[in-house]
Amino acid sequence: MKVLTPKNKYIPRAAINRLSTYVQVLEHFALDNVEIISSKELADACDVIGSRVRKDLAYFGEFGIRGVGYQVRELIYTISSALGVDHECPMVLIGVGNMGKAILNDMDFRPRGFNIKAIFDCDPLKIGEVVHGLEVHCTHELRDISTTLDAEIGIITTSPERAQRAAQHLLDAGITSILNFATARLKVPEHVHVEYVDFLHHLYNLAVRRGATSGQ
Amino acid sequence: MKVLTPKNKYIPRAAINRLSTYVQVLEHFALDNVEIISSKELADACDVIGSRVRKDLAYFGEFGIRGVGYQVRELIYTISSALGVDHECPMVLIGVGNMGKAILNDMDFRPRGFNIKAIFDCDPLKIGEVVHGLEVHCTHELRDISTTLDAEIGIITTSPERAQRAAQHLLDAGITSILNFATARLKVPEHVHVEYVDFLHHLYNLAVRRGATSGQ
DNA sequence: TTAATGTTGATATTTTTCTAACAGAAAATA
DNA sequence: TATTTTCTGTTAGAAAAATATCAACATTAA
Repeated sequence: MKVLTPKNKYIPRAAINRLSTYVQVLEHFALDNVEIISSKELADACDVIGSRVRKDLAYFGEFGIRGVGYQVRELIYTISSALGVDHECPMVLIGVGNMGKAILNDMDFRPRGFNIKAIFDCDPLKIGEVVHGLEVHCTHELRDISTTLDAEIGIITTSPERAQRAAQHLLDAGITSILNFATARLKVPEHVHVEYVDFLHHLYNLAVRRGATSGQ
Repeated sequence: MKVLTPKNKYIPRAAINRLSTYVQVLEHFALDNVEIISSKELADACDVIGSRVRKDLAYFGEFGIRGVGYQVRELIYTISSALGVDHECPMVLIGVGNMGKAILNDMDFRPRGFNIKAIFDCDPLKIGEVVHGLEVHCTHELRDISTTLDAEIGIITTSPERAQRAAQHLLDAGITSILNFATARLKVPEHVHVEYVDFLHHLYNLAVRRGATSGQ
């Protein structure tokens, strides 16, 4: 699965991750009323090097000013629209447990273009409950509701055992982009894109490097 | 920051992520009483190719049997100890909000060697509360408690505004490995290793690929 | 015992990603 | 106005990672 730029170049996945970080950091600068930023300043704040920032931005075109830098607000908008997240992207969530609630309450994706529009659970005790202003629906309603909402992304926050069934509900509703928080691999058709959120990756990386040769 | 193998080779970060996935999947096979597994079977379950699995394992040595495959239980143990997660790794958590509670309740890292031993918050209303069998302590106690516990990793689940202060508490306690869930970059000394958990990376990747040229 | 099959470990090849260097444009300075 | 400084965009080469290939070995069946 590859992504083409306007220039018909491929965008590396690593670059997309960094661009996401750039936006996050740029938004902080914008809040501090910084209007212009150089590639080096942005790079330092993101723990990368200047030429990397410039190269990442160059995938999409030129929008810096030589000798000056980049306009912060404009850059946020340019990156967002280049990545196709300039319009609102409706999402649905399955599994209103601790993790689901944490995401609903703590993570406000809306300013970045992502919005959870409906939530589902298979537990009859939870159905009808209201979490963060959204009523919990039965998973069997997912198909109809998410079609109406034009949902583009499905978030799975069920137990590992229930994850595959949740994925099936999303597939039935025609959703082909899945963000999976459950610690289970999903079996899905070729054209479906699953992103696995795995905190253990991070813990392993920390553990491995503890005491390891810190080669700069 | 690089990691050396017993053979004095570097282990790529991407390989460590995959190894973590291998362990997760192997544990599922072990639960199903599968004793022997081939690189291809493991690869298929992890959405990679066989030679990739073999190469990743080869960073540490040989422990497969030609013409046969790998012993599941042994492989889990070998990978874990190769990555240095064969002993228990004590952790502390700062910020007992929704996300903190979700991690405490839903994510049982213990079977994989990671254990949250103490939890902290700066909100006086939360101090004393018991979450998942752990009493919430004041952040000012962090230094003493985590020294006693020999904590190796600190998890930050505060608001973005509080994240830097939380990091400082961890640094004061001598903790140099940080897992940061807050959407803020941390300013830390060179030798400190921070892993940023950013769900937006995943959402961006989903969004970018939506409708993109699915170039096989 | 021998041949056929399946699978590892190692090496070779290709592809992708990163980085340092530099030409060129805008601003600042003299 | 000319010159210097600062910063971008681009390129070329290096480094890293992914993939393909193949000899060596274990197992099974004839």
